[in-house]
Amino acid sequence: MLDERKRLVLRAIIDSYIETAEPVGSRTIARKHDLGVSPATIRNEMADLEETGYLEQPHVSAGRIPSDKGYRFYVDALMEPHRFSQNEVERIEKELLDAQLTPERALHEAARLLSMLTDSVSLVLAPSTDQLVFKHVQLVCLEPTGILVTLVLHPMTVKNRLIRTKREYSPEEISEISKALNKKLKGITYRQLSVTMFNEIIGDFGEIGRVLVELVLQGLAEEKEEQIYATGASNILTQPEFRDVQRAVAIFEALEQKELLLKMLGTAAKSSGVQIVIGQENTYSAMQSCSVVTCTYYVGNDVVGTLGVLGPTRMDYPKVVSAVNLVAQTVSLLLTRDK
Amino acid sequence: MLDERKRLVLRAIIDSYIETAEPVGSRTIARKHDLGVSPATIRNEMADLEETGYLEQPHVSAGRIPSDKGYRFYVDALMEPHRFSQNEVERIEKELLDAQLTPERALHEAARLLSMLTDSVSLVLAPSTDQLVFKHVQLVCLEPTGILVTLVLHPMTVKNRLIRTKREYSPEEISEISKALNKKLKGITYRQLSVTMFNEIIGDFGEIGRVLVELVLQGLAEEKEEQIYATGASNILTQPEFRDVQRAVAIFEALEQKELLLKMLGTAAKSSGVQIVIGQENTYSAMQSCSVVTCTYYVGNDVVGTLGVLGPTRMDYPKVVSAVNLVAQTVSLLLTRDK
DNA sequence: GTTAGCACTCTCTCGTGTTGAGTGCTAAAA
DNA sequence: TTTTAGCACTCAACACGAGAGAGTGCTAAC
Repeated sequence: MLDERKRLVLRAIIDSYIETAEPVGSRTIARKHDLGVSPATIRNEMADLEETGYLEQPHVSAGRIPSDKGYRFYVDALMEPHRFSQNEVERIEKELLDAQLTPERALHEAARLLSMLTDSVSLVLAPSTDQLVFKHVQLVCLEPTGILVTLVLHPMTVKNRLIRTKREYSPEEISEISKALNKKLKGITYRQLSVTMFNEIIGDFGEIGRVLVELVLQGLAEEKEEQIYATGASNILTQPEFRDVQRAVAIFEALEQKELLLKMLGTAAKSSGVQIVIGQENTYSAMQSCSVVTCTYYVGNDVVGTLGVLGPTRMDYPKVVSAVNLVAQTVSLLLTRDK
Repeated sequence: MLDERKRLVLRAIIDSYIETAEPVGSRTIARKHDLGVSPATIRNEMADLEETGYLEQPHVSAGRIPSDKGYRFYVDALMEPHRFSQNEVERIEKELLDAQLTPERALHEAARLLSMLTDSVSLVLAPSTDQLVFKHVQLVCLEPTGILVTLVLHPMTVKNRLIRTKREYSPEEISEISKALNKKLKGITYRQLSVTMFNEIIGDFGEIGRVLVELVLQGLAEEKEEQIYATGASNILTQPEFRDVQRAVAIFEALEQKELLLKMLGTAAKSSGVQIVIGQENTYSAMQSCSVVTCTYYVGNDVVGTLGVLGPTRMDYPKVVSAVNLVAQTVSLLLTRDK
């Protein structure tokens, strides 16, 4: 592995590059960090680091910039975690916990905070439907052919739909169906709904059953798109790496493709804790000039969603990681408390 | 007013500038449009049009570009409406009307379509809460201290909230309260809710009443933000006027300020039909390099919302106006049909 | 192993022409 | 009186070249 001095040099270069976005030369390092050696020595180290793939050189008479491999080593072994001041932590917690927010609003607020803290785009994947547990099903007869269906799911989700039926139903009938449905569905998850169950429902409840099944299936497919969003996109335009508009457009377009974001955060949801995906490590080519830092959040002990940040590979990893972690923890606390 | 030839020249210049985004010279006009006069004559006309404020000259040896006043005259008196092909109209109607979409999804879909048709940012202001009429209020007791409140409002809105009460309520009690509330609220609008009514509710229903009032008030303030959104922001980056990133950032930031958008579309909602706001006519300085084309949409005969497009002042007004109008009509049809 | 010195490379900036599009003006033609 | 051809003039945009400056790699001495 890298010896102590190489690590120091690499870290100094990455710290400096993160700060200035300019290629870093040997003199700068010698001047700013007191390594006790001359620029020439540092040059030798830098040449080695380039040889082994941790650094790159835009052109022969420029300084070095970190490669993806360099950043990877940095986040795994070199960086020192950023400590938010007591003040900042309190402010964040206050903004999220104090206000009387609905869960959806809280997630939006978290996104706003995260994007503000990191000057990057924040991504939030709201609790995914298929892990939700049916808690209560309620049919209310508003008119003879107009029925309001309310699904209460755990955690913290309520879905409604107004449906129109062909034949008329009496309030008593509806109330019966409501009870029977409740018995059938209570306690199972969206994901556990099977074809057999759908058929049973259609068999048992006729027209209403069919509409209901459609509703549920549709809900599964449709609402996925709505449960992910990106906030603070304008931030990336202020980053020097996106001075070239073409690149920015590519990112913006990617951000509007919900399915892509969904997959990206979806995979992150499988492992817990803070995940970092750097540049080319990302499967999606549009994102390969960016890094993504994500963290899962919880209701009680269940992972229900993911939130994170998208920024240039030259992002302030220590700060971003801390911010993502802090916000995820606070959101978990909030959601669990209100459960 | 302007004589016939001046109008022809002005129109030719604006058409050309909309297409190419380049200042238009007298030769170009003479060549492309057969006005039967020489460039020199056109030059004289152009000088007059500049004098009277319809045109501007970026610098002395460049062609002319339209001023805001020029665009205003163009949209009011010169442009010929764009006709979408039968095919296009059918496709749009199909995408919106055929699919089994919830109203919210339909509005999102409309936004996507609009942004695609116009290569601009589309804005959608969803039905504003305070005009909604209470249709049904439903309280369901999920646990002794956990009550699900469902408000069904006309048109096409359902709101839910899970509330926790300090003391326990029996299902019968809840059912009573539910009935009494329904009697009280049915048929009135959010806007008609008065302080007296709030006090009555708190008096009649104690703790639940208070929570309910909080809920309604909070709902009014909170959900405003959620009922407006912008789609297709990446489109503006492809416009040559935003080659300069600074300008683009200003627009992006404005687009993230929901309140600003809300006010902007809110004023447009007061008049019916297609509204056009050009450049400096806009009250909000961040938007003064843009034009906004909006149209109200309906449920039955009631204006319930506004949708539109934001783009550079050099937008293709004939096409944008037609697109906004078409989509607004189709959305109205859709919402009215499903009412 | 470290470092000073030096030749070398390459980007960036600045000034200088040069080109070309487009104008306004004048005087002649219609 | 209106239109037009002709012409001088202006100015952005582009290309070119010189020079500065930052930074490197190599070599030889410490």
